[in-house]
Amino acid sequence: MKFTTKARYGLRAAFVLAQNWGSPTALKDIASSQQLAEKYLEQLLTSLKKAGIVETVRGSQGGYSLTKRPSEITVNQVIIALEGDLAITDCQRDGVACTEESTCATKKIWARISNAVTEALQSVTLQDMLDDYSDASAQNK
Amino acid sequence: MKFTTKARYGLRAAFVLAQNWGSPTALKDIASSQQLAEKYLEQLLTSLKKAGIVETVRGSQGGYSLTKRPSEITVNQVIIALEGDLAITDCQRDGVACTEESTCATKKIWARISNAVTEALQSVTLQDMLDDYSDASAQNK
DNA sequence: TCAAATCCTAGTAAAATACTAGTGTTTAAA
DNA sequence: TTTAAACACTAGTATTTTACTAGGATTTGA
Repeated sequence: MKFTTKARYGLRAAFVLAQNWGSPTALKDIASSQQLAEKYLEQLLTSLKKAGIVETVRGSQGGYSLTKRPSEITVNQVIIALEGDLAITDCQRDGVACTEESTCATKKIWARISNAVTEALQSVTLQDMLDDYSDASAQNK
Repeated sequence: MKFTTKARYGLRAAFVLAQNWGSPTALKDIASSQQLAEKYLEQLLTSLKKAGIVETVRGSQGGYSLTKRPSEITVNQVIIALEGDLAITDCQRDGVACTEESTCATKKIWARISNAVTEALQSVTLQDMLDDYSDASAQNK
């Protein structure tokens, strides 16, 4: 089980926007600071925009910015926007009733895991990440 | 983020072995009770065997059985055997040092999530699943 | 006007996943 | 000792997902 590059790159992009909170950041600047392909990153940011996490200014001097303060955006929101909900089994996501008995025995487990992951993701905001980062930077001085 | 069918099918197979604890169960019986392709399931069971979770008896009247009591086998063990460790980011798995600053800012988050998932998986044994299942069955009576 | 930027749609290469196929080996039971 | 049931092992392959790439359209500040 792992997250895809969508989640990894997208979260890094969101982190950059959090760092630049207050003014829009151009795609190419995000891409170059993270060494990612612009066109791919663009699609990820589009997902974040659709989810209402990011807003854009078009045209010259435009760019991407967060719609809310970093403290109001959880990692969970970012990742769901990029990868969809993390329903772990089909049976859970579809809401389809299990006809198979022992499938149902495993169902509870998946729900338990799913909750644990969601809780972990919800407990961290972009602001927390900024704080972590500045602490770490300070230590290296 | 989701688990693959390997994890889902494999856990269901392990659950069946837990139900039949004490005597080996033939592949075809597991496959038919779970409606899975025999040849595919065979490969999953081979993974479980390599991990020491399952042992086999070859030849006529043979089959697969758990090497330990259901209470001694965690869901985590089963899933790791099937999908490998669930290190969530490459950077974590490879142990490669991050040269990119903001990557490191996200690193902590991934570790946190990874721990949450592992804890959730470790907290459930096959015996717990059996108990859940018999409780649920009792309720339907 | 024009250049810098996002927007939108489509295609595509690579990797992972989920199988299928076939043959070989072991062993209990007839 | 034959036979059939069962696991062991290797290889191939179809499907799906992922991770991009390509190219043009639209918007807008200077």
